[in-house]
Amino acid sequence: MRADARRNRELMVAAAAEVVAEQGAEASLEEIARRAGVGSATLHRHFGGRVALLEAVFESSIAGVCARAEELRDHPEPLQALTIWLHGMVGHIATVHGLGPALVMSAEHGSQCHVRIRSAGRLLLERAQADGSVPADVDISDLLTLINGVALASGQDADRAGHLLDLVIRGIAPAQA
Amino acid sequence: MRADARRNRELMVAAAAEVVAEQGAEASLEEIARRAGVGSATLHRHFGGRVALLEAVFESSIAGVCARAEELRDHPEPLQALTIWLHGMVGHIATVHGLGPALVMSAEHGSQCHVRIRSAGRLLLERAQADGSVPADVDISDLLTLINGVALASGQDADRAGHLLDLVIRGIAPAQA
DNA sequence: AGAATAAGTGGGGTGGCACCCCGGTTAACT
DNA sequence: AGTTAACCGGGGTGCCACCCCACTTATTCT
Repeated sequence: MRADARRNRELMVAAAAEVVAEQGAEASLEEIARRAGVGSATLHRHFGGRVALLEAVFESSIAGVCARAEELRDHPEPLQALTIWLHGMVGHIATVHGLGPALVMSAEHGSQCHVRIRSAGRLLLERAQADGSVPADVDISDLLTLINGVALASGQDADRAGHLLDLVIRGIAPAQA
Repeated sequence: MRADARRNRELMVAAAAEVVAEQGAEASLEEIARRAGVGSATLHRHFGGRVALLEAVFESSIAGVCARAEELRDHPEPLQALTIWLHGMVGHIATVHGLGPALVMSAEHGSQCHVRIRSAGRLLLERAQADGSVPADVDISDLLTLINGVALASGQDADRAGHLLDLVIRGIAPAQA
């Protein structure tokens, strides 16, 4: 990959992050190209479609989430560690609001960044399961899909998302199995 | 309202339901108008924008859901009644797939149909709470937003949506309060 | 260093979309 | 039957995603 191409790619991802944060995931790709200072053709050549671009944006913002999972590995309370991490995830998704819908789709295509999040989260989930706090039949994919849904349905309201997540963790009808 | 206007309105809602079921909520409004056999201007005059049209579609498909809530009023097991109804809701949302995102927005605008669903569901929820099956701090709005999120995140996969709903009802970490 | 080459670029074109204007049409009422 | 006001849809505008192709530029080889 040529140096200028890489530089342009980074400009575009940065511009996309900026515009998406302002206008949501439906923002005009031309506007993004304009703000990155490149032609729209360049953007379309680098990223086949909108989804690929959004994935790149998301990917560039994931490092922190994965690092946080790493830190929480050694938390004395596995369930609490998982809970904290899930809250962080929901908050993160709400922060990059609007990316959500596109990412549900990309999850089905097994995108790279989802694999990374999944393995980061699996660690915490399995610790909580070994501990007996979480039933063994809970799957990391289900969990991630669920928090995605929570973040999605809450729009940009991070507090509401956090509250709904608490509900999900505790359960609507916790007394029953 | 003139007879022809009403007739056209019904044609458009029917066409919209059809096209949305096929292509999702992002379907072309012109395609909908085309299939309804009216000009696109007519569609735009009747429904200011896409959301209003989708609301009309959703509204026309709600009667069944509300009726079901009415039936379940007298179910001997309040929690089971609520659970059955929620599953029905998720299935219904999955059926009219793609309407979801638009309806999250319209919920914020307090649309008519949401009010109706809310009051239908509140009945079942309150019965389950009086029974002690569901904690008192669970809110009907939270519940509906949550199942909306579940349906949203599951895409068109109704089985997956049902599974995730079970998880939500039971809770990720049911042992803890 | 300079030439050859392959990768990268963006102006401009195409087709489709949401949304609107306005002259013709038609239902409803007298 | 005649009047009126509501309704209709062809066609226009401006924006968008996406693509083609002649031009530019980094890289490589001698």
